[in-house]
Amino acid sequence: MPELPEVETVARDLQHRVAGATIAGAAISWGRTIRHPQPPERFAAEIAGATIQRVDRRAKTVLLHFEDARVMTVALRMTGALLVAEAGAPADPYARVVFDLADGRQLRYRDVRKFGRIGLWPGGGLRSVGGGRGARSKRVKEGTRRYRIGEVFSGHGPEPLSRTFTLDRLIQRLSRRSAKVKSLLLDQSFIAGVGNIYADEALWRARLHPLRTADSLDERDVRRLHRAVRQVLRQGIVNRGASFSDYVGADGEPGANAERLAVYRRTEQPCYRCGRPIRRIVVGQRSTHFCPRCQPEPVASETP
DNA sequence: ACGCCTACCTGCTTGC
DNA sequence: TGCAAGCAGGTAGGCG
Repeated sequence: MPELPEVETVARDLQHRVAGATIAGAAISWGRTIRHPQPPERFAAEIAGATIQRVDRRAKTVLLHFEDARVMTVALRMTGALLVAEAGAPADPYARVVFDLADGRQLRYRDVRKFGRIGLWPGGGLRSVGGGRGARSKRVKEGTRRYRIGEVFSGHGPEPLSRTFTLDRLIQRLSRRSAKVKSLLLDQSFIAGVGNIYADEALWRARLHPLRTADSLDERDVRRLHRAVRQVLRQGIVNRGASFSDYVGADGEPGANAERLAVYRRTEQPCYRCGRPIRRIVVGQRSTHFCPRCQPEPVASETP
């Protein structure tokens, strides 16, 4: 579910609503939500008293930074949501972890399908990501304190909206891979944060067939792809994400981006560029949507 | 490296 | 109407 734009929206909402708040305690109703290294009981004990300093995002994970430098990671997976409930709000049967805030509100982790995971990490234990595989530890300045981000993310690829995601680097990395371009966009160790919706949208925008292999793309193809990935993600953020059934921001409101998608879940509907019906195929077990005219089928040399 | 499968879960939609 | 199959935004682990 939530991909980069949706997770970014949640993080920004939470930054406004809960930065500065103190967690008084936590009630966990689905223990497997709490991931290694903490057993759920220890997690609840250790989180009590923590004050949220800042909320942001890495890949598809929400990061809550506490004042003592510890970091709570919330991976929403398919149906996870972080919601702020006012004091006295009715209980939510799908809330798997409820954080009571000292001011009487609750921060609720809701997750119908129970795929999401929450972790609590020491500030110094997180190592950087700066650049995908083999990334070196990178010192990050955070207020007056320096600490390292991201052991959890050491296997992740670059953030597509960051300056480090350059065209040259993308050309280099794609040229060494023979996988289908759609599968690579979904591979978090290749690019962080792109999921099934935005992969299809980016390929449509770049006029690339999802079955093209990475090493068949020429420089102009990659240039279009690079721009397209960034554009669809930025548009998603501007519209506060795409909602189908589950996704909502921390304010509980759905995003507006679903209506602006060009291909995702538009099977048989006309392409906005050429009018041909959008087609659906399965690539790497994932449902994939594209325009058969705008995204021409790969020729023999471009296919596995 | 890569593809393919199975798991993890629940709820909604579709087709007979 | 009822019921089963199919579908869903994600990812980890195993096998070949």
